[in-house]
Amino acid sequence: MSKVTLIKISKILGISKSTVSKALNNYADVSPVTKKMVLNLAEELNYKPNIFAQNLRTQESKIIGLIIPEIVHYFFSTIIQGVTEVAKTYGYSVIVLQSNDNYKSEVEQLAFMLDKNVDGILLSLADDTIHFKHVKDIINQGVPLVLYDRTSKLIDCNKVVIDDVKAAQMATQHLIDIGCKKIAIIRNQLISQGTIDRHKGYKKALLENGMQYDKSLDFEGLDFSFNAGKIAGNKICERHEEIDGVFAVTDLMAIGALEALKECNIAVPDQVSVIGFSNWFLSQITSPHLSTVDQPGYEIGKTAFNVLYQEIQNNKNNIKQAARTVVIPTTVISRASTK
Amino acid sequence: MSKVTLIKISKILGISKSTVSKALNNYADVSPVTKKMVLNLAEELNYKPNIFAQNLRTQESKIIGLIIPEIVHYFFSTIIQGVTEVAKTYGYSVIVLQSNDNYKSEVEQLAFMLDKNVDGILLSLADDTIHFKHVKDIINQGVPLVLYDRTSKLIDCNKVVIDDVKAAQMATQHLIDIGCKKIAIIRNQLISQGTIDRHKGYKKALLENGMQYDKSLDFEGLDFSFNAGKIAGNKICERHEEIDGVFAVTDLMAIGALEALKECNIAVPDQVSVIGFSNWFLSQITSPHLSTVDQPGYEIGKTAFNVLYQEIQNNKNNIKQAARTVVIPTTVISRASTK
DNA sequence: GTGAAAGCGCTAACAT
DNA sequence: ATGTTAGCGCTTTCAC
Repeated sequence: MSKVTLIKISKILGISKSTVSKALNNYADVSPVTKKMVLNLAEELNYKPNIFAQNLRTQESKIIGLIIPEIVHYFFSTIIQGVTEVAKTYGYSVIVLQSNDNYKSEVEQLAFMLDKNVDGILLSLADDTIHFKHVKDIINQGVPLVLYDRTSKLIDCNKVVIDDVKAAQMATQHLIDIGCKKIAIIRNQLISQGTIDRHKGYKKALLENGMQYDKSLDFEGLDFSFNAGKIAGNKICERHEEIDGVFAVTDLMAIGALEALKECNIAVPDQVSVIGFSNWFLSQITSPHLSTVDQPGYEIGKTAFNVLYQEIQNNKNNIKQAARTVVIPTTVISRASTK
Repeated sequence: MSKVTLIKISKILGISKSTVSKALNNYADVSPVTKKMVLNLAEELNYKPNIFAQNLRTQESKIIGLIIPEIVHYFFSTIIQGVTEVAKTYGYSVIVLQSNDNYKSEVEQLAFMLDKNVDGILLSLADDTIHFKHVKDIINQGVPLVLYDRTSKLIDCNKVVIDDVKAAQMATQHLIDIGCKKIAIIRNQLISQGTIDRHKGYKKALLENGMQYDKSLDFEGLDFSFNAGKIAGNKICERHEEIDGVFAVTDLMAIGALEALKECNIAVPDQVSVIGFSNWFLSQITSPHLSTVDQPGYEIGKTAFNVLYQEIQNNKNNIKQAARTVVIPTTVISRASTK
């Protein structure tokens, strides 16, 4: 099974290896006859170009790096899927690394990828990343980089995001539309931009509908876990006679609230309507099924790759383009927990 | 920002590039003085070897391919995490591709990876893969390959698995230990080896405890979804006076059954105990929390990489070793749904 | 339309 | 202990 190389083909055919290379790579200055000859033999011998040699020659790896806060996570795994699927259609493969939502780890993973000579990077910032020198350095080095989902205004580059304010506003509007008069919000602390924006969207919806923002309806948990949602849910139980709607900033919190309400024998949605955020797989199997906002990870991943791919091409051709931010639309999914 | 290469360092230092290379790669035949000199300058100039050149020279990519039936899947994503984490500690990166549990796609993804010159492959067979020529060809080609989770006796290679029979037996035994006398099984059709084995384990536990296998307690669904579990659960409701234990071959089915029982106002675990299989994240947030069998994906992934790494080393050193199968232990997780 | 030749940056066998 | 040299297999400029 000796390797089939350009030289081998050229020797068999009695022509030079450069002509073979040109024939294989669709160069214009090769006679149709030679071209056909080469293509046929290559096919017959099952010639595969040696990627290592190609990489060295072109200084391209056809690999991109994807840094994700958590791999074991419904939303993020749909992003991984979206990215890898489109990437493959362009002949790119994807190296996935997890930052664990940790700045130090993010820096380390980025360095690892650069050492691997990836052609570009897709990055969702770790929660605790507040300095951006490491990212800016990479951009200044000329490595194509696109931020997705968790981005920062302080970094000037291409981005792919959703509009959290609008999405949360729509979720709250949905509760208003079905007749809720007193709507609570369950959220984690106002630290991450996502939570801040969803909180804004909630308030915006209230105001635009002539409703007051009431601090006593604003339930803050320690994180966005099931338990935090349940704790908030229990507080809501105590005031269930006023509260008739709940918007939770994550599905997990919403499900925690759902459980608390169930344990207090408060009927959802008859007494209280509940809507979550993200459309995790989970939300389809709660009882009642959870209304939520679809956060389309697959689409985000696909688009992020496409934007990065464009940037890689521009880079190769020395085209400079201003950074743009692509906003992926979200939709409210109405299920049995709201009515 | 001109690239720092071996030549550059060698010129600055007035020595040959091979000496520089040797110093950098810890060869024995370099004087300590030269070595220190080289190392210092390399550090200072922030020298990074050009991976493309290294790859071409060594014909190694330091990349492995991971083929997984589904990316958006709790269990499988823990495997991805396990693999990528250990791989990185060895300087390897991981390309993840999804087979969609589809034979044709599996063949295609494998081809893509081989074209990318991965150093080894981790493969979990698609459900509908019944011919193994594509896998055997790769093995015969000398490419290190390890099967994990979904394997086949017809392929002679290293494997990393769990013991489904034993795991299911332990789950059933758990129900018996807590006093269940009539234990139903909820499962999908006996097609995939996993289901077949879990079914076996269920029966084995019954027999070893002097209990009869009763066909009427054997509920077969069309797949292993939430809905299939719910349908089976509804049938169990009709016979809840006899049945006091349920073993579902997946957590999703168990959760479906849980919901059916709840809707029929049958108390879990007081009237019926329910145990699932896999220990998905889900199982921690059902009410009541679901007892289950922990299927340690992270461990499986870690071990699969280690076995593959060993195989890659052996391959390099022309060491032949007989194929082995590593069995990762599973444990019963007792939660509120059984008592 | 074809071919010769240079060279991407590295490693390793061999010579000194 | 150090240096020389020969590639790894490919792409691409330049000459013919």
